[in-house]
Amino acid sequence: MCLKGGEIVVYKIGDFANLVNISIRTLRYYDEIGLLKPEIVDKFTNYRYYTEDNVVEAQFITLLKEVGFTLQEIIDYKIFLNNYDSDDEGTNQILLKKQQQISEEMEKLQEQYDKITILRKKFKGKVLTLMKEENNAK
Amino acid sequence: MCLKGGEIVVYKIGDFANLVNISIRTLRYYDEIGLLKPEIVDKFTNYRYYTEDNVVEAQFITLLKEVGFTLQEIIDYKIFLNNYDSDDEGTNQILLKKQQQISEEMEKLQEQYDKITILRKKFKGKVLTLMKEENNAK
DNA sequence: CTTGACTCTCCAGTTAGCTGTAGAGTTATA
DNA sequence: TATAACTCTACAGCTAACTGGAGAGTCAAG
Repeated sequence: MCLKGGEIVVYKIGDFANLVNISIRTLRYYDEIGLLKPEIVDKFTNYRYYTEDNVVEAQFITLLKEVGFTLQEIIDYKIFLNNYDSDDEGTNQILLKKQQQISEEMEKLQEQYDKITILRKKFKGKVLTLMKEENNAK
Repeated sequence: MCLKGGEIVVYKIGDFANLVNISIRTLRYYDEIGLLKPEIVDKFTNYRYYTEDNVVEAQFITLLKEVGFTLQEIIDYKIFLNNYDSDDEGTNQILLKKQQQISEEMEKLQEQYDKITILRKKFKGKVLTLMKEENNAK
């Protein structure tokens, strides 16, 4: 299940994948794009060894994904956290901005919903035919 | 600007593109996927000639796109319209279903929004550090 | 009839977030 | 030590809705 290298506990990619519920393939992808890099990589075999810190990181990533951050945003956010450790205000700004984006997205959806309601009322007859008549009337 | 072929008025792709506000490139793409096919195609030159009916069709497509239908859905919908002309109930069902989808999407966004609100309250200190502590406490 | 603007096809690339697979190397257990 | 299970890299492909560009052919105005 896991190995002890001196004091620390490490997971090979398969075990780590089960632990954090992210597929092996995706973990390799996250490594590739720099989102989640295993703390230890065997320089001879290139085997990835994940630590407990990596577990925390993975949970953090999952959380941010769930609330709507893109992978690129998460990468940027993590860089931000590393450079401005404990900057609550910066973190708050980032979260507020994301909420703003979500609000805008919801407004767009609401508009679509309303337009469809109008459509449903408007077109009781044949849709295309009606549109043609409107068009010819111009 | 436009040609008269017997009685009907036709537009070459560039003029049509301006008229319906869809790029030439996109029009060729729509032709390719079967979403919007020019009524007349010169079989020797392969030039596309669009008619007034195509104008109506393009406006219809634009409308459906604006309210959130995917191109594939629009293609399906058009096939539906052709086969069940004047089937108001079918049309109504399709529109209701799309509204249902939009509602679900909005609910998801609302959940994300709420989760971020909780996050903002919860993490007044260092996010990663806090998560690590939580993790270690298990 | 020339010339510039227009159009054609075909192939490839873009974004986001993965997923599939071949072929080769490694590890753990019996 | 044999072998099954695991891992590696590298390349390709997927969805959606386009977009870019090369190279060749066509149309319309002067």
